[in-house]
Amino acid sequence: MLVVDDGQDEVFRALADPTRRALLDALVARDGQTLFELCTRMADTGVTSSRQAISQHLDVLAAAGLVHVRRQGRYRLHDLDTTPLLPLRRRWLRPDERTDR
Amino acid sequence: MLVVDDGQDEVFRALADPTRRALLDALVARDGQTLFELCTRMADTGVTSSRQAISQHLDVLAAAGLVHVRRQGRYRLHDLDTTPLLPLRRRWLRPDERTDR
DNA sequence: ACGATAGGCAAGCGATCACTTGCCTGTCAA
DNA sequence: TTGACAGGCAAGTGATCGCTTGCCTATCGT
Repeated sequence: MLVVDDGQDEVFRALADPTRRALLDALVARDGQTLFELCTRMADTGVTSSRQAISQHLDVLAAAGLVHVRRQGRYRLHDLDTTPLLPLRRRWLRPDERTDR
Repeated sequence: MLVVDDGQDEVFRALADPTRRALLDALVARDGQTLFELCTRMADTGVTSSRQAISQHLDVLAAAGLVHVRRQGRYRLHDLDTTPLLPLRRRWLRPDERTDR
């Protein structure tokens, strides 16, 4: 039962899984990667997940607004969007720690 | 089965729960709050959780290094520590977004 | 046209999570 | 010293999570 929602629940829960974090890492390098591309990249970095598993992870990331999905022919291209992370960067910092912009 | 761990798994999983995030919010205001103090503060902000539930949440936060617990008489005092969040603030930002320190 | 490629849908399963419940321990004030 | 206060421990439960499985759809090259 979710009594209070700070409006960022989907973002935080999306970040809670190491495979999803690895997917974000992979997407920092380049936008527009396909599902298969990300699958092989995950396999290269030691993440052994099936295509369906990775697809579901990307769905969660997309629902959180961290990844945008666009279709191009039979390809599903993924773009990273870090704007949902920005408010997260200042939260829980005390005034004296907010020395950046 | 956790194949890859980026070394921050406990931190991210600790942040995945809205009650735990609310506890961090409460601790930003002041260090050294007791369990009961945090319980009433949670109740005031609309989080309806039992003492045991909140205690368990604080344990998770402590395991992640986000909260430090010290004993004083029959009180259990909690201090916030945001240093585990610092590496998190730069991850997934593209080079052109890293304009702060 | 047809096989291969890229991806989608949904049911099911085991593991984990958040929480409750019941009882116990330690500390303080009177 | 004794009762109230602050917290601890651990088993149990229902819900959610991550993932698999099996099958289906759509798009491309030849």
